Amino acid sequence: MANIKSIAKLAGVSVTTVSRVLNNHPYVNEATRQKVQHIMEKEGYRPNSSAVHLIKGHTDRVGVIVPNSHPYFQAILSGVMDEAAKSGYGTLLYQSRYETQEEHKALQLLSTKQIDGLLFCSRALELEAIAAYAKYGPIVTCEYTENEQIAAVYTDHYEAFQKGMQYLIQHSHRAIGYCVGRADSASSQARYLAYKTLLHEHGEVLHPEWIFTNCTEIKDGIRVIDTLMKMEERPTALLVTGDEAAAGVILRAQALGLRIPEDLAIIGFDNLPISEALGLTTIDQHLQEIGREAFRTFYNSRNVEVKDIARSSKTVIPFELVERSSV
Amino acid sequence: MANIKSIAKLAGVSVTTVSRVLNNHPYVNEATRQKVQHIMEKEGYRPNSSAVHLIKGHTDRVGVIVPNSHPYFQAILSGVMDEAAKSGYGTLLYQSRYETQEEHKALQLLSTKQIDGLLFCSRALELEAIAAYAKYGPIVTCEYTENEQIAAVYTDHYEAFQKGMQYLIQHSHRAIGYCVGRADSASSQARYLAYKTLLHEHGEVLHPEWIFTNCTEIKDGIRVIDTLMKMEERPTALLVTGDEAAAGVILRAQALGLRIPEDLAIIGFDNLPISEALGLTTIDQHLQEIGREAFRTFYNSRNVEVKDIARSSKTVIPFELVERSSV
DNA sequence: GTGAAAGCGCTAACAT
DNA sequence: ATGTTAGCGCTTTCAC
Repeated sequence: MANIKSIAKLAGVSVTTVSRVLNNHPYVNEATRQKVQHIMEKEGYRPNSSAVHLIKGHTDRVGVIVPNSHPYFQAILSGVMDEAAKSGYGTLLYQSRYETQEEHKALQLLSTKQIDGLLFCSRALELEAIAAYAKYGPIVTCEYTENEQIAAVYTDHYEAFQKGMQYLIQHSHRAIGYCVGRADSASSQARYLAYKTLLHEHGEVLHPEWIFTNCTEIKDGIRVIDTLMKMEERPTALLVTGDEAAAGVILRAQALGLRIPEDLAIIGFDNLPISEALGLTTIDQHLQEIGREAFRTFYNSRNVEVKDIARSSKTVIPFELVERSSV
Repeated sequence: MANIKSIAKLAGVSVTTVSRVLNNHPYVNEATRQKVQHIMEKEGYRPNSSAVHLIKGHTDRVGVIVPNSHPYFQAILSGVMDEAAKSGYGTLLYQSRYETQEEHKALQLLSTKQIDGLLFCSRALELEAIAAYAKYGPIVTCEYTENEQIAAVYTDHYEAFQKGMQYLIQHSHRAIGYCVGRADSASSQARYLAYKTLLHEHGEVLHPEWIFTNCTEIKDGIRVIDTLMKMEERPTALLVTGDEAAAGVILRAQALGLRIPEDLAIIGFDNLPISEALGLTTIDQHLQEIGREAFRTFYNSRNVEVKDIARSSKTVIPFELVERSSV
């Protein structure tokens, strides 16, 4: 295949000149430029990125690691890509399926200089294992993290959950249950705390069986309703962290004859596309903005040394309750 | 940051020796290897991939382009990744959102040698535009394509649809409608042909209003039922190309009091995870196998010249009807 | 406005 | 078992 040398020879110029037209350098004679460009086209010449990255010392590309392709992560991702494009950066998507091995592979993209930085939308790996790679380039998570080598952009899940609870309480609900994703995540812990605290403040007892974990997809919402229907005492309202799961709850509940919100009130999370179609009241965490800000955080710490403060910046993105008709 | 030269100096050996321990070359003195490895670790040294790719002339990585993260594409992707891993290949995921500009970007990864080949799960770009890149490396599509520069691994959609129609007809259905994804895709055309032909063979008239397009997600299935309920004359069975959309159909139909399959029979496609949860009868196209075969096709034509036959191989993957309880 | 030459970090003959 | 050396394809001083 053609390379810069063969193009130079064919055009009767030096490789420097070819490089100049390649990079839209000024001070290249118009006729020369035309000629070189014509030959490039004719030869189907394209610069070898490995060579370019090697000599430039960077790739102008960030990695984004998502466990799966859930709309939640797609929303963050779209924010990242959008903001990255503005700065002339490309994004390299990496799916981990929450496997630590895959996350290690993504981190190795960073250490082997295939990407300039890495953004974690979620993680399975321990913070310390991730932090060990901070010396190779900026790492940003979209979840709260204490670690001082890793920057974070996140929602205050305690407050968001509190807000949801208060809204349900205002609407006369006392028997409230909830559904979360991974049981042991930091956000789930914050939510449990908010739940327990508010229940206690209102003198309600906590029903452990009204807490559902591993709820992320529509089928999980279906499962929740099926489980709920077998209970003698049922909640009148459900806080569901994730509109997809909430959609499953609504659809299944309706399929079984329950009216929303009269028989069961629902608050979802994330304001995903499906929530609008179903009239689902939801708490919008502004996921796209989280993605945007995560990229900006990377961008601003590109040339900053590891030890520097900027690398460990923590940014809270505000949330917002979107009222529709499910409460 | 450390590079091979600094490691060599620190270890008191040549860069060749460092390179040898890096690549697990035999004929390296055990003591030397230990020493070099120790220093690498201490220095946090990782080889620069751009340099490696540059000199090797390949990246051992294929690009996989998907329009979005629909479970359909995830299934193909998992087949690709699985098979790629077996051959020591990595995968580079690229989301196009069916935007030609994004597909061009992915193709440029190929022409600039960031990937060794490119697999299209679906496409927005015209075949000719894609074929123009075939000279840079093997391109494989997971849809039927005539082009002789592009290999293809696909389902015979005419036969699959025929099979579904026949199954419904065997179950006494005559009023049959269907839902497809993109209206103008090759597969949609094949399906329309199968539909028209079978209807004609059984002396049935074609109801254009029973043909729904742009049905890929759950919300689309919801829409279909909502539209259907407003019709005076309704089909008794629906063929839905995509289990997600079929799930929406089922859930919404049940929510509105219809019984499946008594009031409405459904056949889905793809045998996606959700179909099992809903007892959905579906036509399994073996998407994962399509992905696997797509990678193998790339792999086998790696070192083959463009002009060669292997590049344009066409492989049909057989489908299978999975009987559950929605018909 | 153009070119010669050095070098990015690595691998792989070839020599010893 | 180890080292010397010549590139891979490109960008970038520096000189003219």
